[in-house]
Amino acid sequence: MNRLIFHIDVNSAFLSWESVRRVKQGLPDLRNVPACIGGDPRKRTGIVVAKSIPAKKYGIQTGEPVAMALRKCPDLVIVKSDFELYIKCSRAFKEICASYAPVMESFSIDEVFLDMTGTSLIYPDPIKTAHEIKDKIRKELGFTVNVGISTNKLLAKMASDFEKPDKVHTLFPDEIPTKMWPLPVRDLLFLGKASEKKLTGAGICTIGDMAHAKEREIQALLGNKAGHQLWQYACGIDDSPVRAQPEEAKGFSVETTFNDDIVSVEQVLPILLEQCDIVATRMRRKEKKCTSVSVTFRTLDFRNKSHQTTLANATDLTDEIYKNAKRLFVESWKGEPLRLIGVALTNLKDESFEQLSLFEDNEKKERRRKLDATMDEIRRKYGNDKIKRASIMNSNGGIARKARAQIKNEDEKE
DNA sequence: ACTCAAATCTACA
DNA sequence: CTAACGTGTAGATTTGAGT
Repeated sequence: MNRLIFHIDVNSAFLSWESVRRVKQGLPDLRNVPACIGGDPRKRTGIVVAKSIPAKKYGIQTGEPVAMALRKCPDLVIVKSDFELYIKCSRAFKEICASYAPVMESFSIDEVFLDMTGTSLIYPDPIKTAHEIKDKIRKELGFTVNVGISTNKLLAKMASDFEKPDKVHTLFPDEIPTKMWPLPVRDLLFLGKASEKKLTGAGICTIGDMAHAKEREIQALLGNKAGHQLWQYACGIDDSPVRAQPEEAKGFSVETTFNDDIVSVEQVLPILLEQCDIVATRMRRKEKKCTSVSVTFRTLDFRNKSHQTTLANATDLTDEIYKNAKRLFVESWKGEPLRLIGVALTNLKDESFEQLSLFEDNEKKERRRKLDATMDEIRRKYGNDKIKRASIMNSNGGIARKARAQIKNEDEKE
């Protein structure tokens, strides 16, 4: 039996949401002028995160440095991002979407899939229903969305990417040859720059070229797994279900680009400690422990280095994570100036599962007491005085604030 | 030759 | 003229050490 899937995508999400706030305050609508959400062009962390349609007409692209965008359009309005606002708008958007569908999957902050299969008695006309959802969002929340309609997630998502803004598109299987196959391979979901280069190098330029090629040829170019998946996508095949429950996180990571190069260990250690504290706190909130710690850094030539270690026992202690992160960093850093440093925790274990097994084993019980003692020691030493620690470390004052905002957001979800 | 872990690469919003 | 370039997460692929 055919499924019926909607994909709903907020048009220029961050910029639209910022515009809604401004319009409410009687300020000009950023959507009608060349504008973007982006960083400070004088700092090196400034890239374009979202852009208005007029900005797009100047050739400004998401991900490019703000300084470059300014050269393309000197009048470009640049607004810094505000995640607290985005979370609120996202929540309101998803609430409306969810009210229409038996099953909704949150795909990102501004995208959802709805599984509308079996709703034909309530919603006999899918296109009309899509317009209804889109118009309700525009009327109640003040921003526009695109809705893509098809029989699977891939096709629905491709459809929502057609002409913007404020549009409903279908991409049913019989429309694939006319609507999807003429598109460049790069437009296919999960097909990025590296794969594009390999395909066009072999003369495969459109999605239709891919679909008409032998699956084996695509696999030879892109690897077995990716080749299989992307060839199926090119043919419009995707059996993945719309999942209401988000997958459990497989890791937690944090990384920070600095305005000034890092050139000494003394500069690194407080940053590393704060980053360990941030990721460990996030992990503890999800009641997880990790058995793998890794540090990453980026040199001025944009080359990344990472170094990781496996722990004998899973941990969620900031101090233990920090000790490992510090060792990993010292082991791998040769002293080259750095622009970015990051910490990641992976190979997560369930905290509750771990605790159960601990109770059954005397030796482990002993160890657990020691862990608790260590934790108390850490609490005594550092307390919950995040602000004090933040001030030690953080010349730009940004890391801790962002982390607190994120934790707050996670709280609101629950 | 196999396997596990580590390191690197790719992709996406 | 070129180069410019954030953050968080996931998964695949490649590399390397040990057996």
